[in-house]
Amino acid sequence: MPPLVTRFAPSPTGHLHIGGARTALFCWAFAKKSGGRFMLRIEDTDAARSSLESARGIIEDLHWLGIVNDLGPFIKPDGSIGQHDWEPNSGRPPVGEYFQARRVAIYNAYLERLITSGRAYPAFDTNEETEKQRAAAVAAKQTYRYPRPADIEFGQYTPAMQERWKRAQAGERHVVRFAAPNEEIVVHDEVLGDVRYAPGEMDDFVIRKADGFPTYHFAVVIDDETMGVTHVLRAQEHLNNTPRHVALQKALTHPDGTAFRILLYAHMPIICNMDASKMSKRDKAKAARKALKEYESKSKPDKPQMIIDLTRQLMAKAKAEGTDNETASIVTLLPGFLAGDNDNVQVAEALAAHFKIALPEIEVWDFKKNGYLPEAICNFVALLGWNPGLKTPDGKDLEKFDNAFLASHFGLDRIGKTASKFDRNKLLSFNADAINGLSDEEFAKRWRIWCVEFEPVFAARVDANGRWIELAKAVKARAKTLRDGVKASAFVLRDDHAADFDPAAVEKNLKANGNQGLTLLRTVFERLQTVDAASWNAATLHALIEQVGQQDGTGLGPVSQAIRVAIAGAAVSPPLGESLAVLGRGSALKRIETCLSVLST
RNA sequence: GGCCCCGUCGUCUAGCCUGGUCUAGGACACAUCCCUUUCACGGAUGCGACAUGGGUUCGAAUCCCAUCGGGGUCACCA
Repeated sequence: MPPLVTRFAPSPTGHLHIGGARTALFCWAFAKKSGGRFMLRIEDTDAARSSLESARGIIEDLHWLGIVNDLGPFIKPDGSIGQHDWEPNSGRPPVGEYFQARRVAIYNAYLERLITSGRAYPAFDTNEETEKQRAAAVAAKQTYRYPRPADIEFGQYTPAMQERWKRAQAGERHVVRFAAPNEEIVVHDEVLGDVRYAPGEMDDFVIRKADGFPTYHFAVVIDDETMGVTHVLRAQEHLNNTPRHVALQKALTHPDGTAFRILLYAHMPIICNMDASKMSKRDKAKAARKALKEYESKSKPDKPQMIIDLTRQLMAKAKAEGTDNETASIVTLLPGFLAGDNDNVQVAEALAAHFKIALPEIEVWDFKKNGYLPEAICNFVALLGWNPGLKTPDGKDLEKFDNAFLASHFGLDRIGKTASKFDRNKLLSFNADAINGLSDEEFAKRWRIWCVEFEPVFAARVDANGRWIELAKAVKARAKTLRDGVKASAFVLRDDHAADFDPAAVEKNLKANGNQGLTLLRTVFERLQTVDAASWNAATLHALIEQVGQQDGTGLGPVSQAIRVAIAGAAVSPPLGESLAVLGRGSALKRIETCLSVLST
C-alpha cells in the first residue's frame, strides 16, 4: 500500500500568504492524521517572478508556524537549503529535485510523448496575435477559446504535426498546446462531490511556454504523478483548473505505457476579506492608494509636484536607513503605482510609512511582525473552512486547539463549502487568549525575542535594567499582541526629565480639589525616598502607596493617579507597583521630582 | 458575459447526509451590569440568523425545484 502523500506547492514570488498557510496546515494535518507524508514543492517555473529568497522565506514562515514537511526542501542550521527525499526502502524512487525549474528535462520527456501521440502540438502564433483575438472576443461579449488549427487531428501524429514539431525543434519560437478532448470531464471532489464540465468547455491550453518552461497545469500533473502525491488539497479558486489536470492525467502515460493516476481532490473554501473580496496581496496596494487619495482630496496637491516630493522623501528616508538599492526601485515604480499600473508591495509599504497608515496583514510575515503568535494563527486559520464538530465539557463548541490536535483529528469530511471571511477581530481575540495562556516567564521570554527583532530600541532599554519579568507581568493581560505589550509599556521609554504631562490628567488628578494630587504626590515622594534600591519591588511599593492613601483618608485612588501622571505623563499605565518597580528607584524618583518641580511653579 | 461553486446571527460556525429532541447552540464583535487605583483581564446578562418562493411530508434549517444574492474562474501567473 503506497503511503498517502499531500503536498503544498507555493510559487516563490513573495512571502507566504495567509491562505497558503491554511492550505499547508491542512495538507500537513491530513498527512499526519493518515500516517502519510507531507511534501513541499517549489513551483518556480515563472522565471521572471520567482526567487530563491522567496522560497527560503516561505520555508521559514512554514517552519515558524510549526508546519514541517517530510519531503522536499528545508533550511539547514547553517542557512543552506537541504532536502528530504524518499528513502531507499520506502517503495518509491527518489524525486531528485523539488524545485520545478530544475525538472525541465522530465517535463520535456513527457511532453514529447504527448506530441507523438497526437495529444499536443507546437503553436506558432505570437502572443500579440492571440491577445488580439482574445480582446476581439471580449469586445463582442464572446467567450474566447483558442481555435484549434485546421491541420491538427486529435490523437493523430500526422505529417502536418510532424512538420510543426520539426519547425519547433529547429528553434522557431513556439508554445506547445494540449489537444483537449471533446468530452465531459467529471471532477470527483472529496468536499464538493462530482463537478461536471461539459464537452467543449476546455480549449487547447498552453502546456509549455515559449521560454521552454512548462506551465503550471503541466508541471503540476507531471510532478504530482512522478513524486507520488495521492491527495490534492487546495483552495476553491483552483477548482476550474482541475478538469485540465484530469484531462492531462487521462492523456499522459509513462515510458512503460502505464497510465497516470487520477488524483483525489479536495477543494476548500476561499478566504476573503470582510467585504467578501478574495484576500490578496493587492489589498496592500489598495490601502496605500486609498490613503493617497484621501490625502489628495484633503490637500489638493499638484500631482507632478507631489510625485517629486514623495520621491524625494522616500529617497531621503532610504539614505538615512541605508537601504538605497531597495528605494531606488521604489522610486522608479512609484509613478506606475500611483497610476495603478503596478501593485508593488514595497511601494505600498513606503507610502504607508509616509502617510502613517497600517497596511492590512495578508502574509504570515505581516502577522509575525505585528506580534501574533504562530499557535494563534494556526488555530484561527484552521477554523476557516474546517471545524472539529466537538463540544467542550461545558457544552460549548470546541474551537481552541493546537496543531497536535489537528494532526489527530483533521479530516476531509468536515471541510465546509462556503467561503469564509477573515475576521481580524476574532484572530485578535485568539491571539490575546494565546498570550494569556502563557506563563509569565514564557511570555517574557517570547516577548523579548520578538522585541529584539521588531522593537530593538525598546528591547535594549529593558535589557539594560533587566526587568523583563516584572514588565511582562504588568503588561501581559493588556496585550492582545506582542506589539501591544510594547505600547502598554511605552512609559518606560519616557525621559525622566520630560516636562510634558497630559493637561487633562494634570487637571483632574493633580490640581483638582486645591492641588490634592500634588500634595499627596509630595507625601509619597518623601516616603518613597526612604525605600532603598534593594527593597524596591512591586509588593513593597504597593503597600507603601496603600498606606499613604489610608493615612490621608482618601483611599488608594487619588494617590495612585497622582503617581501615575507623574511617572507616565498620563492617567494610564500598568499597575503602579509594577510600573515603579520596572522603572527602578532612580528613574521613578527622578520622574516624580520632575513632575513636582514642573507643576509647582 | 460563459462556465463553476456556495447561501444558518454583523463575522467564524454547530445542527443538514440519517426530517420531529431547534421557541436554532457556541465563539468573536457590540451593549449593560459586577469586579477594580487608571487602562486592561475576568465574571454575568442582553442584542442577534435558517436568502425568498414553491413543492414533498402529519411535520422541513434539514429532502426536491425555481428565483434572487454572493463568490471563484476564464494568461505563454501559479
